[in-house]
Amino acid sequence: MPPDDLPPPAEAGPRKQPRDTRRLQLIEATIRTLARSGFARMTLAEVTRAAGLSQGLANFHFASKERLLTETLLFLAEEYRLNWTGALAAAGSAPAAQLEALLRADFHPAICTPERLAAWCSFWGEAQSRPIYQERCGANDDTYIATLEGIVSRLMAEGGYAGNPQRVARVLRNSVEGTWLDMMTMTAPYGREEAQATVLTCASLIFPRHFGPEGRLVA
Amino acid sequence: MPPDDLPPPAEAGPRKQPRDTRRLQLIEATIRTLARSGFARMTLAEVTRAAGLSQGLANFHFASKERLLTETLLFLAEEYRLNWTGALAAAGSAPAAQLEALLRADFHPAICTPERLAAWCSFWGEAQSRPIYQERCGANDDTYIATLEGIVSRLMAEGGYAGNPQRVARVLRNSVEGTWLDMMTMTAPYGREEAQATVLTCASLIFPRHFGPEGRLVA
Amino acid sequence: MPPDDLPPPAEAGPRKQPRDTRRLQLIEATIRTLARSGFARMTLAEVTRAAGLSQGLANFHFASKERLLTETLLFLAEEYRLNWTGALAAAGSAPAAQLEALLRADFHPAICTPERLAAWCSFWGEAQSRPIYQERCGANDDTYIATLEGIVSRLMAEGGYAGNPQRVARVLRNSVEGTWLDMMTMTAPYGREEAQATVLTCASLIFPRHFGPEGRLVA
Amino acid sequence: MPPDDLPPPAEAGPRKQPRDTRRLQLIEATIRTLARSGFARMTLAEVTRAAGLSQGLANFHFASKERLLTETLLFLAEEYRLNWTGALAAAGSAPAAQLEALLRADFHPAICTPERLAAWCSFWGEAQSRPIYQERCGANDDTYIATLEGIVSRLMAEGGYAGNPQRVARVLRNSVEGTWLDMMTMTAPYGREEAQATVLTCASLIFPRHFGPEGRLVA
DNA sequence: GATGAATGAGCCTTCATTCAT
DNA sequence: GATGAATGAAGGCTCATTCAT
Repeated sequence: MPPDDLPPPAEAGPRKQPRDTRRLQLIEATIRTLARSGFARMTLAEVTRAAGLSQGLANFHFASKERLLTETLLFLAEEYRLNWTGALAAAGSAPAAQLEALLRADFHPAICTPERLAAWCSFWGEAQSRPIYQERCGANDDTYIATLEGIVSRLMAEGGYAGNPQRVARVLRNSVEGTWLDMMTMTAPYGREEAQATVLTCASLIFPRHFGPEGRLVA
Repeated sequence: MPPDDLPPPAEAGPRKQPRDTRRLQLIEATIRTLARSGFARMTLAEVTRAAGLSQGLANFHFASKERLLTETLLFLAEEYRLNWTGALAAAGSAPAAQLEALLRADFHPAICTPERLAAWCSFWGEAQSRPIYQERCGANDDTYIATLEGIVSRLMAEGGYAGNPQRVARVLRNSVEGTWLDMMTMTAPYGREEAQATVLTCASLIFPRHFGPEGRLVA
Repeated sequence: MPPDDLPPPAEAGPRKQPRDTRRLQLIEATIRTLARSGFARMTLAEVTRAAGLSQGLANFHFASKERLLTETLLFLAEEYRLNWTGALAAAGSAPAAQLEALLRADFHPAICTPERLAAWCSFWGEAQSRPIYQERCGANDDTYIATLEGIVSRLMAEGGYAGNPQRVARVLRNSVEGTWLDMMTMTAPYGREEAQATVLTCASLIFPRHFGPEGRLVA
Repeated sequence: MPPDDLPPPAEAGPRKQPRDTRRLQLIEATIRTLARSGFARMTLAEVTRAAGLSQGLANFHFASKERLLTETLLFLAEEYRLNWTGALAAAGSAPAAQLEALLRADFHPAICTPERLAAWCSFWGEAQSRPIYQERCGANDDTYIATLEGIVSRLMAEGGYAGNPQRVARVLRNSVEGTWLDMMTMTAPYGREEAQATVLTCASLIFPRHFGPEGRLVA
């Protein structure tokens, strides 16, 4: 990518910033750059240019490129976790409502931006060869999996659905991930709305007595 | 072309090998190396070492690293296509049988090896920033999508299932992809058998009158 | 100025220290750091950390790393000079006593510490390529050389020793330097006492009628 | 040092050279560069320019700058060893002749060049902080020390000289090293001839019945 | 066709130096 | 005076690519 295609140096603000402000600035620039160039082509020069900062500063705050990437993944993972835990807390105690909240959360506009999806995708691609990434990549949030399995379990019991709850939970989870991946790799990707609808359709097919054809909660 | 039909992995034998033998040797080595090191860390030196050939040979046969990678993706894509078209051709004309064949095909032992999954994953991670990859990455096989939609359409009509066939087809496709991704990023991955069962469970939930709880075709 | 007379190593105390206290603090930290890391690896960050001061302060007080190093060498050279001139002044007028005083002075506990030896060694290693260091490195103290030659001259005349006084003086001087170097590069170094004994043995071999076998002045 | 002061790129000879030829070429260039710039300022760019080769080649043959330096030291150490063992072998069995051979060997024109002296000096300066250098730096050649002590021992017994042979041997050895160091750090250094004469003068003062005033062997 | 030494551009990293606070 | 975040030049190292053999 020729330099003229690059965005102009971002405003970096006052010369001296609190430690965490700078770190956040660099992490956000890393996400943007991962989305633009991919993992293999991302350079620190590009990241710091995107942040409007000097190259030395990335090493000053993160010690190495590797660490900057790791911290970026941790940031995304934490952001993801806060998003679904927050949505769940607001959903009440009915399992159907909880499931809907969880599925919708993954497509919340703050989480499900093209940039963040692309960044996640970059990490997925490298996760196989880097244990530290593998530990933190989405699906491995044990709490998330356990929570989803619990909700599905209760919903199946309550609604009289037959089947293996663990596997059904996995179907739902994989459906979400597959949809995320699809949004990235399709040449003519569909949008967030349609993606969410796809996943809710999956839920409605599995739990027809709780989710209507458009994924709306029944009753 | 299921790998069982492939010539056995050529040893770095006689000095003059047929052109295509060498190319295949290098492509297979590339797949192995992508799986071991990931896209960002893969080097030509590692690939040629894995192939038991000299450094210069990759450039001689593929002109550049970029080309070697592209041809490796094309090879995987063609292998994938031959796998599902072959399975479909053997499945008869009943939509349920065709769907089952299609879903099972993606977990055929020749296609669904840890190495090939990892290689696919590597390409997915970079696809967002490389149009040439995006065009060829799994889900974008237009023929596959159209075929699947046709089958799902007929099955829904035939079985009296309500809903949007295109979206249902997407649910199934994303379920497969999500499951593939899950097999890669899980720290304690489940195996091919359980993955296949998960996808067939998805089918049985969607088409309960055609697929039994274990994914077995009903009558 | 033997270090016993130096102010105690200043703690990084009150914000406003007299100018020279800070400078001395930094110079002592430089000596310690040279000994620990060597010339090539010494960084200002390490020096200021050793001094318990901030990064910017070295530049504030010495303008550049080069200047800090030069001033450190000057400090060592002056310390060395004060040491031998002081010892000489206390030795009376007999050439043998003066020679003994001069030779012993180089192994005075205040001068001949592992840290200071290592620092000297660092400067020697770089002296060849830096004129400013070469001018100040130990042996090039013209006054010292002239003084030593004068003493040796008188001693040889007085004691009836044959030979070229200038060369004999050089033998003694090189013996001292060689011994210093030896103390640094030996893997199992001998101590200050044995080093001093070695040099005095040299003197006793050259001036057997003035120095006993153990280097003690003979009556 | 401004680039214009650098020597023009050396002739590197034919593009492809045997492995050891290239290694030697780079080691010699390292010695030259150490002499010119000192340890701290030596860069790989400078070394390879001096060798007339590309920068990448140094890493190709030595893997890192650190290794290149280590191998250069090993090369110098081996060269030094071959020089004194060869001289000793040619000296016959009389201890006085052996001692003379050993002392003269250190000033042999092939060993005692300004460049090699300067390179040794560079390593000495860093030896304190790098164990691997310390092990290999001159004085630590255990065989050399043991050999010298044996010769001195026999000479003292044979000549009826009183004293501690180990310490006398050390006086001689330190005298040589001090003289080497002196040749480097003196602003107006004396030459090889005078240095050799200085050391032989030392021998003649210690063993007056075997060495004449000019260091010539008596009888 | 095949080899592997050689090249050189590009990247990460270090670190002396600057400067706003 | 003092601090430490910020800068940017320079160096070591990697690695795709070339090419003489």
